[in-house]
Amino acid sequence: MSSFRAQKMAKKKQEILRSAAAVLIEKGYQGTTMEEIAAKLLMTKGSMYYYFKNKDDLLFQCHLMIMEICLDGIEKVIESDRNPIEKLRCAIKEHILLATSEKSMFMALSKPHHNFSDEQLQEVLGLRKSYSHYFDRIIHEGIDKQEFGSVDVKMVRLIILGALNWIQEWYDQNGPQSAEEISEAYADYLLKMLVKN
Amino acid sequence: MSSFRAQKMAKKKQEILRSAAAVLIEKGYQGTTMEEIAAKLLMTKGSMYYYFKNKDDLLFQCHLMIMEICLDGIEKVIESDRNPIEKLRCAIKEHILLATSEKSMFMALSKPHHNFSDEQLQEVLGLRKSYSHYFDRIIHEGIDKQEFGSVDVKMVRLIILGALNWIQEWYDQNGPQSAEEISEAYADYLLKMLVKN
DNA sequence: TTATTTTTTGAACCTATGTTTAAAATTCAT
DNA sequence: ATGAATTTTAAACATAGGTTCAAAAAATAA
Repeated sequence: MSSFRAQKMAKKKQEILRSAAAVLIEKGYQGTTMEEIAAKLLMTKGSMYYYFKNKDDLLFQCHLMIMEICLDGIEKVIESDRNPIEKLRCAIKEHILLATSEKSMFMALSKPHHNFSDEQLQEVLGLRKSYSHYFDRIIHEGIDKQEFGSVDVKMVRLIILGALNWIQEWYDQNGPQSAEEISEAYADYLLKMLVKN
Repeated sequence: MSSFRAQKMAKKKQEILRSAAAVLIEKGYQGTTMEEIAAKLLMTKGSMYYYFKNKDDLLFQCHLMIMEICLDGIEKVIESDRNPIEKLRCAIKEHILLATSEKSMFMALSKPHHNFSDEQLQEVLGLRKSYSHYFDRIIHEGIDKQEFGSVDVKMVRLIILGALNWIQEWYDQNGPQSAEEISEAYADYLLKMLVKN
């Protein structure tokens, strides 16, 4: 019966997480204050504690939310019936779009070991590993189907994800190149490392 | 005559900067406390203020120190008489070695805009731009000499530096692959984006 | 040695911010 | 409408950590 209540609570939690994520992008983990997260929602910081145990918990769940969005994205790509080249291209573009779109602050928290408890860290690393594995699967598939040369899968994946993740360091919403253009170019160049010729 | 004094002071400053850098690697900007920096040198946090105006100043100068080391490295590569392919390979390897060696914590401070004042940020960005330009120069030279295809220099440089900088996120001193091996592999794969064939 | 300058200390101060809490406000079921 | 459950508030509290400062210690010069 109280599913209403539960839903409402869940919705509010989501709002808070979104607000937290927004602050997180700008200020970084330690720079983010409960006050600012609350202010964006016209709430007081005290009320955050009705929904979350403490700041760590809040920001951790925020991190999880972001990771889930990313995982959803790549899962769709994996399940599509494209060939490996196109899958990798899509995965790269999807990642960049997520990383640059204002809603998502994928990896807003680099260096999670600076902020999370061991237990939390384990969970985050697990999700990251899943994400990496999806990339590996695509690359393996490409090698099997002879679309890619026989590369060191892990190395190549690290290079690709590194290049992608670094975009957040310099990307500017109002910069000369759109996320779309960037993602096209990145996909093209990165694929050159892999594709046979 | 008091060059003795000045030298001694400079040396002490260096020590402090090194200590600060070490803490920075582990804890991140906001996680670094004056107390911990001092403790590593068996000093008290109060005495840090004899050498530096405040925490911001200290960590900013720490950042500058690191950047200078990097710039020295690539300048040597630029001035060498290798061909562009080898120059780029060297620059990549040099960067990775610096980024992984314990002494250097190159870019320990990602997202400098989280921490620095406008003025400081300008200086940091200026140094980064210099560093980037060196890479661009190498790439341009390669294109001119027909060793590289006619790529989008900026894009390719961003991809390369992104991949390199991200290494610090996962590199483990005790991991399976040495920095040397990693740098070889990275150079090989990244060059595939550029080299004509 | 004595005086002067430099360096270090450690306590005090201050502020920002995470957290608690009791009371007020709101929502909701009947 | 009324009472109970839920949600929000605002103030109080606690503490970490940056900064200051006057006095002590150490180094240096005479």
